[in-house]
Amino acid sequence: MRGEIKLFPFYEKLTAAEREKLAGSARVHAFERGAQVHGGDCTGLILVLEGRLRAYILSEEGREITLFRIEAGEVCLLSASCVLRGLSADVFVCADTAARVLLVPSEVFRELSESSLAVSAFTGEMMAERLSRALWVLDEVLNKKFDARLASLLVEEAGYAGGADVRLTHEQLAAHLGTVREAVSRMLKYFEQEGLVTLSRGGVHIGDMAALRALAGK
Amino acid sequence: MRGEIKLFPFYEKLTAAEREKLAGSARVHAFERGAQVHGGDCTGLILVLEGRLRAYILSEEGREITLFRIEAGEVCLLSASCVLRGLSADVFVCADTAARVLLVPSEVFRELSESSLAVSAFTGEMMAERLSRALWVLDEVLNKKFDARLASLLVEEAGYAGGADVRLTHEQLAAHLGTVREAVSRMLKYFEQEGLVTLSRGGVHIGDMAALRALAGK
DNA sequence: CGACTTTCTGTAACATTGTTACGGAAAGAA
DNA sequence: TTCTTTCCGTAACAATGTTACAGAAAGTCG
Repeated sequence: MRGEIKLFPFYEKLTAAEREKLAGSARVHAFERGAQVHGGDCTGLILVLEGRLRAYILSEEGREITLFRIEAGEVCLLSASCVLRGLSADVFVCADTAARVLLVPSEVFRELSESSLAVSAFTGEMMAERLSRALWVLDEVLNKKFDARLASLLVEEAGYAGGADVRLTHEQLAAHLGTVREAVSRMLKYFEQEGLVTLSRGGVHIGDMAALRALAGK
Repeated sequence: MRGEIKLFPFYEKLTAAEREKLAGSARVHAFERGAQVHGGDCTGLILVLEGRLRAYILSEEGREITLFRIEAGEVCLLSASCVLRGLSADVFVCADTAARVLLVPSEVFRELSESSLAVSAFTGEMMAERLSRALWVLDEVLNKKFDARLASLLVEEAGYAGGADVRLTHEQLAAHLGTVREAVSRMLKYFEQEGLVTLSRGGVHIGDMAALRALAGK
């Protein structure tokens, strides 16, 4: 774990004492695919070692929409957001695949950002990036047609899987997009009629990747 | 202007040299109601002295949605976002009312955030707050019915005006909400039939504030 | 003032997407 | 097998976006 701690982007700029504090408090956790990593409480600063996490917001009625993914080597500090005044959104994080993460308690992270300019700057940059992404999602939801968004998601997911198959149910696809299963089913049916995909229980096979990309719009 | 510079929340924690730098570069600008304050380029850090600004995103087709307002005494650093890597959203800012602002060039702001922990921490907190707000807007758009969102906006605008009259066209109301004029007209017509408001050219008079608040839902 | 222009609003028909409600098919469990 | 759960297909309806057009109010200029 000593080595893994160095993966934090700001590690090089910490003092020896700060490095000690970080090393002494960080803990490795493992999560199975689908497990809840963060929600509601102040989990702390998360560094993904292996696997992929997914951040999303959840409405009162249980509807989700995916905000962004967190890949290995990346950091999620929404889970430590209680450190910063004014962040009160209900962001949840779950394991998109089986994952191993390094977790720094929020208290330690707060102390670090109060003492280290590098940590503080890093926090600001990360917040800016997440804000940028949230605005991108908002723009997508408001201005893109649903077929483009679904096509985009299928291409993206197939990319993660490294092939042309997406192993997600209509329900799960809907959750990513902030909509309902029926709309996904309807649109997938159209896609199938157009020969873009073939459907099966629990998955979608992409037949015409180029056409889907075109539909996704850039 | 010397005094106005002290309005920056981090002013007290700056060194003498940093204060000098800030004072030497900040400039006061005045904007008429509706004027563009920021868009596209890297305007800098904005402190509102008088009046109110409005931040919004703009789609390619010209559709807007209001993200948040910036009141006197508050700061907008999206306009200085180029300072932070990774923020690439097209956020625009215009004068919601006639306004006077203090503008710090982004170069100076960047230098300050690299030297001052207080400025860096402030930036992070502000980013977190704006992110929180953006997620709130996203949640509203996805999960609230349109009548609730319109009612909420009317109540809010009436509050700004300090009465029961909202001097905005249907087109402008639509821009705030990220929708189209027709939807606003339709819904306002329903509201009028229900006796909640009375309509006139260029404005809406709220007849039953309590009912509107109830519709807005908390 | 009157004629013209612009802006704002009303309306309607239609397309898209969300809501509600079922029923059937596939996979897993007993 | 039989039962149960999960997943998918479909349909009718409601809500909202799109397109198109027309009239009313306000501004402009003669």
